[in-house]
Amino acid sequence: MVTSRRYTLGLMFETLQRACGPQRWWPADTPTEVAVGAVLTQNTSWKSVETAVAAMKAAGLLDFRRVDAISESDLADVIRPTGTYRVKAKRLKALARWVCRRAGGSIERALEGELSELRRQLLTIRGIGPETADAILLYAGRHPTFVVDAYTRRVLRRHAFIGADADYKAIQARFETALPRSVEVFNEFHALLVEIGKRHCRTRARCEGCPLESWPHDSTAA
DNA sequence: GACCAGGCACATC
DNA sequence: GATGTGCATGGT
Repeated sequence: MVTSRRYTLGLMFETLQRACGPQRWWPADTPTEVAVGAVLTQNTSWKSVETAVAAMKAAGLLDFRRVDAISESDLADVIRPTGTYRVKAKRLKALARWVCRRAGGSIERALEGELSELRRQLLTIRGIGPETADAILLYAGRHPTFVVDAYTRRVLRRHAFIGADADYKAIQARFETALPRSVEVFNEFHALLVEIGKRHCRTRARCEGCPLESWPHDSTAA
């Protein structure tokens, strides 16, 4: 017999996990690379970010002390492929300044402490908004905070979990109250949402074959 | 050639 | 406090 199950975020997580398997995110080797990538990916495709991260690695710049020391325009030249490179050079240097002041250039040590206080501090850095702060805290600092990005928004909107006008805090609260406050769960769920978003949730046509294809859809969501 | 991509800050009302 | 706009390259 068929039993109806309630469509919850918990069920969505299980469904995506079963369908997609482990994602092993964030796609970076070190906490420094995570934090740099989090800034570079702002309003930019991940492929461009990979190019720029590789260029930074080649230039020995995956080190916040080096980022702190290099000139803004020289850094901008290195990260040019990500677009908005002058803006991002400024932002990376602001982050590097914070990491150097706080922990001598070690992002691991800079991210030690209490989550809400760290988040508050990160948000005071020019160029670090809620999403970038949460990505750094979760993926580089292993703090349990949920990252709300464009894909997260899109998938939740399409399946009528949120309205068109839901803001960052409200969406984040949905996840953080519905799920166990766990780094592993938040990490994996966000990664799965990005995967599903990329594969199936950009255009209406791509719903076919999506693990959530049979779920309720909001027909007004693009 | 338009449009979008894992945002954010700043100006203006 | 809500809304609009600049940032800028690379892929589709």
